[in-house]
Amino acid sequence: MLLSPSQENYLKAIYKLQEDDGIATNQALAAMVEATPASVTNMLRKLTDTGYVEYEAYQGATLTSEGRNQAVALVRKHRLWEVFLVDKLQYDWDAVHALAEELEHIGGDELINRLDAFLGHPGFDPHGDPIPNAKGVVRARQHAIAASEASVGGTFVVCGVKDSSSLFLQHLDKLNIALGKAYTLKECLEFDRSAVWTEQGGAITNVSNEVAKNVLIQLTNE
Amino acid sequence: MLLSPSQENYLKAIYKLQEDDGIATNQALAAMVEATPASVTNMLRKLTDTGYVEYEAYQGATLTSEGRNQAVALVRKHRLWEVFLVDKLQYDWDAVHALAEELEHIGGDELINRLDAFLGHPGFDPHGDPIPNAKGVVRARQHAIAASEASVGGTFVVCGVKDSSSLFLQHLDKLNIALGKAYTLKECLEFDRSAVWTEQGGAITNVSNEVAKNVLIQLTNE
DNA sequence: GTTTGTTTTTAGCTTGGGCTAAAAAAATTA
DNA sequence: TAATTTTTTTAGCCCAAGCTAAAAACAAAC
Repeated sequence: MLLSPSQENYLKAIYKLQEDDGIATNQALAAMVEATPASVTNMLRKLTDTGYVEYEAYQGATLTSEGRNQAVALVRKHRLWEVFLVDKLQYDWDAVHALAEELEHIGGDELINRLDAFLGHPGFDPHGDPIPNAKGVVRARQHAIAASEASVGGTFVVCGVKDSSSLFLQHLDKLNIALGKAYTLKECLEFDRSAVWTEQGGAITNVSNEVAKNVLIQLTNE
Repeated sequence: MLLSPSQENYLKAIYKLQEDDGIATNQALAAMVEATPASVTNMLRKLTDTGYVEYEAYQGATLTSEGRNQAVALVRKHRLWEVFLVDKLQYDWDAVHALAEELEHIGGDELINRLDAFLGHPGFDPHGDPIPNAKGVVRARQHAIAASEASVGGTFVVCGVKDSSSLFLQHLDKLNIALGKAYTLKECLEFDRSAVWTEQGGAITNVSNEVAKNVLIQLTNE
């Protein structure tokens, strides 16, 4: 069975909602694929008939294993294209999402596996999200937590973002925060829960709680 | 005005037919875009309304200058993606057409110009066809002729193909004929107009007239 | 200069993926 | 529990791009 780009987008959306919220409601899906709830009901019916989705009226949607395979393959394609755009075509990390969204619908396994090899089998995309391998295995990020969970005095490395909207990423650029950078959490201000991070070199960055909640880090020993 | 993939395919088809035959008839278009003549009439109307095509009933279609710009941009995208697939992803030259056909509809000038730079601004695609530059200028191949036009004793370099179907390209592979290779035309057999080509090293290739007609060459002095 | 054959167009239908507005079901609050 | 609000579904519509079958225009042949 062959899926249209639109159908693929629905599968991806259900997958993400299942991962994040455990459940994919009609309304949340509608927001994610930018359609009306009525259109979503329509499409869920179709995807149920073709065996990618399990769905009963009013109960929300779940992917079948075939649906999940498709969704993971799409995530893989999306993230590999993002790596290509940033590493090879020198795009900024905040500018690749929309293009990858288009590219992910092109071609099949052959193309994406060749791209994977060309890129050197990267493990993570430019936002730090893990790239599923050719068999669809997603190796979860090891002990990543939100930066807002760190404790004063702790040291950590930035390894990802929760929000990968262009707005947020550009904000991180302005703060000079990037993947792989190491910081110490110097203090956390009671008043607005904002934090003070310092780099090895001594540079100081003031980070609002809103930002810290959306930055993923790995704690380091010392 | 934004064009759908389908509309882009029509523009490209009209462009090719105009180049090759001077005129784009309804029937020829139908064959090229793989639709019925009725569907073509439909679409020509739409493209006329949006200003990409000039068309009067029964008279065939011509591109407006805007239509031509779009078509050339598509050819540029197509050929650059072919270079990418062959040079970077190691695809064989007979396997890239369909993928490039999909990729050419993605993104805009920004993407394709970055791809162009990444590939080192190639002048020709894997089949020897010239790649229009960012301004839409197509630099025609210099004095290329069909191999069937060469005269006995002449030397030449293979620089392109007329037929870039997978079938023909695989046949050339089997004959060990590739772009850039140099030959001398040793003789031309009266009986079936087949030719005997020799390489520097002395290797001999027997080339049918059917093949020679579809191979483009540049004559060399000596 | 009719007749015959080919090409193009018209008319009307289909399918995918949207939409709105109203009805029905579920969830929440009083 | 009853009333209200929210969510989802149904019903019916739209548009793009295709299709078939029949009509019209053009081209060719007698």
